[in-house]
Amino acid sequence: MRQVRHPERDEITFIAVVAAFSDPIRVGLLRVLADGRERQWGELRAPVAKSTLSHHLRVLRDAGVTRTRQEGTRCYVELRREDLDARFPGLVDAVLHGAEGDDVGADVGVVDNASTSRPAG
Amino acid sequence: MRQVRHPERDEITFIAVVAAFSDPIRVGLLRVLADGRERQWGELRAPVAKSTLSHHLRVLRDAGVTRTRQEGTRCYVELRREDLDARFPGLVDAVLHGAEGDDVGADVGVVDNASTSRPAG
DNA sequence: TTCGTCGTTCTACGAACATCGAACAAGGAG
DNA sequence: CTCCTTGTTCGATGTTCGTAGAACGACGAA
Repeated sequence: MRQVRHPERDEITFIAVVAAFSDPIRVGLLRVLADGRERQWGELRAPVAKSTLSHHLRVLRDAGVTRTRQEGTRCYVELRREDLDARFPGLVDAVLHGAEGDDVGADVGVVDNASTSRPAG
Repeated sequence: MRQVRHPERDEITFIAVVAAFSDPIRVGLLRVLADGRERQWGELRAPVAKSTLSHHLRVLRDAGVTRTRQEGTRCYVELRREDLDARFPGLVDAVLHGAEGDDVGADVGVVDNASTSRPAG
């Protein structure tokens, strides 16, 4: 939890973003978040331990790819699509397309249980 | 020298390409090759030892980013632009744009000495 | 043949990374 | 308060990566 630091838009570096996209798990997370919806940590499913998932989410956050918001004990994560598109036009789209074609990060997803998601709020 | 293996277009994987682009030196090489011209190894300038440069060129080749051709004792490298664009539309463009904005790999270049280049041949 | 040029490969090493389990911290429920 | 849930952090481990130097191999020139 604690204080999380997000880089400003101008502080987002190309290399950090690309490096963040060079891991299948993180690309999978990107794909999950690509619809623009905010996701809760517990909603995410990936074939790694929770500490590892936390690590990947941190890498994405530190790179400026995602934004993390805390609400009580839960934390929500969303894609910083606008910042990324402004900084590196077309990059996220190209990555999403490429990842989709290769089915990268297919083992990452969200719980399909509707009741687990926030009930319309 | 020896036999060098290039992945077929279909064998090029997204993760390998993105991983190849996560290093400043390799991005610099990409930028140098982005004009579509074939470059000779000795033409390239990068702030690393030649064995390291060879390593980076190998990573790019193995990822399917570049194609290497040998002619006598010299070897020429060029970007596999068509294959990459076919496989991952917009990715190379986005990377080039992003890298340019961040000035990634600016310390990589080619010799500016015209006489060192092949004399019109 | 001998020598020099060009690029690869081998070997090594430190740094960074992905991974996990366990401990920890913060908040909510009882 | 205590207990449970949620997510972070720490410590450890094995792997990969970037880097360099040295040896090697292929070719061209003399």
